[in-house]
Amino acid sequence: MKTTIAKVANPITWQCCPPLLAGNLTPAQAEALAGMFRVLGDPTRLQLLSLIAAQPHQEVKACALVETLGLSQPTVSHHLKVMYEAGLLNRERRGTGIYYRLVPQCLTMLRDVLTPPTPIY
Amino acid sequence: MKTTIAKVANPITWQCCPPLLAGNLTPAQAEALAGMFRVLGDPTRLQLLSLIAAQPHQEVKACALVETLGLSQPTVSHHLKVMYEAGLLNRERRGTGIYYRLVPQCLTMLRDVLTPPTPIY
DNA sequence: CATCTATATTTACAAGAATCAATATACGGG
DNA sequence: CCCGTATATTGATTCTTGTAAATATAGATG
Repeated sequence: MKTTIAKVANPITWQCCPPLLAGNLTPAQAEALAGMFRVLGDPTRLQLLSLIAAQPHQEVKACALVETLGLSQPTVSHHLKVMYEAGLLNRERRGTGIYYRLVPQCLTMLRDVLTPPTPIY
Repeated sequence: MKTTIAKVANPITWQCCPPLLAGNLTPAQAEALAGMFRVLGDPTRLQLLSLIAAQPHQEVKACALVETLGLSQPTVSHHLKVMYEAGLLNRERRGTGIYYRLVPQCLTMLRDVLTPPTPIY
């Protein structure tokens, strides 16, 4: 099987407003949202995310991350994959390297989820 | 040992700005932050949080939560404890019941963590 | 095509966590 | 003081996940 670089991410969307703090969270939504938070719930992934976010174009070549943290290459690759499949990171191949980039909309969505609903008068 | 209802929560604080997206995340900070997100990374806890947040005073008697979700009482108690010890919920005993209340500052802090740093000119 | 570098995948394993049954504790009422 | 209700804790089980060694794949270069 050919390695598929392009792959559909997994964006979470709502009809109207983020339902977490509004009390109408369905089990399916809870599962999807929990999946996103679980991705952030690992210190190694947070450090990777932090390093990527701090780069000039919020983009890092994968091997640079392996060198920076003291972890094995498969471990770093695994975590990058987890964040990629969660929609938190983009990938792009340039030459022999693969560059990971932050997806800011994903963080925005999570921030919205944690925001109390504004009552409408 | 007497059951201690009053207990110090576990607030995460920063000297200046939330370091996640600023690139200066220490391993200890990564571990602490990941712990918070891990608490949110469970669908049952998100549903509990959602139910509590939707109440009039963002407060619920524990037994009400057991009835609402289809889970056993020990399981609900376990999840409430996890969120309480993370600083996400407050507890208060009134009569024979224990009431859990949302700690909005905790969610605010997490939102701040997910907010990109504002460059200062 | 051979080889080197960069990244991903497979496999295995140890540690952690979610769940529940059983039990314990705490409080209020009679 | 005993009992019923409400909540917490303990113990056991099962499922998940983070990690790395070994291996595979992909691209560039000579």
